[in-house]
Amino acid sequence: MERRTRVRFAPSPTGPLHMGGVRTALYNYLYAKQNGGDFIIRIEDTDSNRFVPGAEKYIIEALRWCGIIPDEGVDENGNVVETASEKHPHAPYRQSQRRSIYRKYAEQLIAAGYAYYAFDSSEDLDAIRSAAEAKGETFTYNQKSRTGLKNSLTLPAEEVERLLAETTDWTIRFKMPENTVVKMDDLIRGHIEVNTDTLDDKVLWKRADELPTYHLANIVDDHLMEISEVIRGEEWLPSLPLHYMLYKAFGWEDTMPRFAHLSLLLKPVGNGKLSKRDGDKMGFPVFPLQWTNAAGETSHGYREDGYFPEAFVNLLAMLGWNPGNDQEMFTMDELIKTFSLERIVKAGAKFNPEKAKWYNKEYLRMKSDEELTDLFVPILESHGITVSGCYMCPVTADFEKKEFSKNYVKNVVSLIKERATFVQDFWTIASYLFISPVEFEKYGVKAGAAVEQKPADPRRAADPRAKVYDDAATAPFLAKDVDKFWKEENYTLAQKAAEYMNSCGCAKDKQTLETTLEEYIRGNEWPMGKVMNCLRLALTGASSGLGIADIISFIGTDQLVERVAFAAERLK
RNA sequence: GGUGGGUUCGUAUAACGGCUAGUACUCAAGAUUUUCAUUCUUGCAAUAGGGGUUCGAUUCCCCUACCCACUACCA
Repeated sequence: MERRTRVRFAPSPTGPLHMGGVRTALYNYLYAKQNGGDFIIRIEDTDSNRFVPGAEKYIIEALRWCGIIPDEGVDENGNVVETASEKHPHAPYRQSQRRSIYRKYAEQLIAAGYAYYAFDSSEDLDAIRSAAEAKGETFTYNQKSRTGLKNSLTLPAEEVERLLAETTDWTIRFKMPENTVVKMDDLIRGHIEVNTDTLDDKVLWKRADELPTYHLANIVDDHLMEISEVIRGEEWLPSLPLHYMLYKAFGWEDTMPRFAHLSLLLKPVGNGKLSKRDGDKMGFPVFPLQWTNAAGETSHGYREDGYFPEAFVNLLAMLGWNPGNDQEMFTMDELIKTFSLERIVKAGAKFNPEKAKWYNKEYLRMKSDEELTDLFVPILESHGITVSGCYMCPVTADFEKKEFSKNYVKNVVSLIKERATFVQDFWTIASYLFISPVEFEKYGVKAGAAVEQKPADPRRAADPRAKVYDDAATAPFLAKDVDKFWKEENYTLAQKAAEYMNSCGCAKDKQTLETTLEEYIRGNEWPMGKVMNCLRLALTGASSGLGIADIISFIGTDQLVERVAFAAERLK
């Protein structure tokens, strides 16, 4: 009989979910959905020392933002299920609330000779470890060393009984068999063999907090929850032999899940896995959602930084997996259809923040103008702009009162969306379609504002053009570009042109404005580029930006005249 | 140190023994434009090294190098 596909994502609530963790959850989810199975969340909080308040909620909210909705373990309100029901038969899904389950399984292993009691205190073991280290050796609690340590294999039965009853810091350890080759199969990595002599006697259960360690809890829960495939990070590969041995010891080999170990996400430059530091240093988030730790330090989140969840999911899916063809854009449904474990790449993937931005840009372009407008309105409001009306209402713009109709905003969005990567870019790109510029490039952007040139190709790190100017005043290209055209002989012409446009009585659509303005300037045999650039500087405050006719069609010729006059006065 | 995993342009990847090693991002150049951006065209750029096996190796095997993970009463 075909086994029902049941996979789980089992995070431990020790902090915010890393984007690599999100990817693991995503792959689990895709696999479950593709096979018509269940995606289960289980909270692995067996280490009370590392528990972080809020982490569990964060993880669930992050997955939800990505559109990864669990079938089991978490209810509709995003709470981890604590009592069993038809939909959540294996509750509780928090391991700390399952402690009564694990001990009997640990005892079962002892009874069958697969495990034993160990009475060495952590201090004793620490001492032995440092002593070994001093001699340049590494201590491992294994087949060889256990004969000389305090445990139920070396101590007389009465002494074991006494210690069990009287002390509380003992553990149960797995009795790793000697010289046995464990033959394993990984869905991604293929066949792997390991000799048990290289393995140690892992702690399975801790009397001190009456909780199992990961290894025991994981195997027991995966078995009880009828997990069919375990898709997890590569860091677990070294403990796969132990897990195989545990399934065997319990006699659960028939229903043992199949395993797939995912490679890690690596930092963009240099070596090592992606960390919070890399994000801070290079200015990209490593967490799906913003996170503030106990010390009050806040880390960026993809959501807060303006990424669309679809873009985030898409870019994550493509990090270490590919469909085998050139398709790069995938909806969640397409991913569910196309995903396969066979096409997962074995090597670790370096994260590329540039590509992440590219994805968001692509998704932004695919959004409707209305959808983007709705996202832009709150940003406008935060700048003191009032947006009123509906998408059926007429287009209106009042620069005095800073009141604009929804359709005006929509038209702006439609014009500028190709230039943006994030919705919040809209304001930077087109603030002058809502308010008059008061700063002009000639005097530099505000001191301290970073003027960053195009990111340089890493191969050309020595390229002097890659320099980043942190003081706009010292960025020569800006002032120079402006000085080139902002001269009295030019801007007086611009003023005349503006006045002409205001009085010509021509239609105010973009096309008419453009031809009228061009014909006027050409007719007078004025230098087209210089006059246009003067107009742009006056209208936008910058030497680059939208087309002049576009801008005028939005702000109107009254604003045109006003702004040119203001600039001529300010920049005299 | 030990064990396991990995290695194709700067990055993500394609090519499951067979065309000139393909695509995307980045970068560069050109075209378009009143500027910037967009768009279009073009370009730069890789099989870690060495041995095998084979008519033929990016692909299979071995060695070396490098990278990663694990080596906790953490997950």
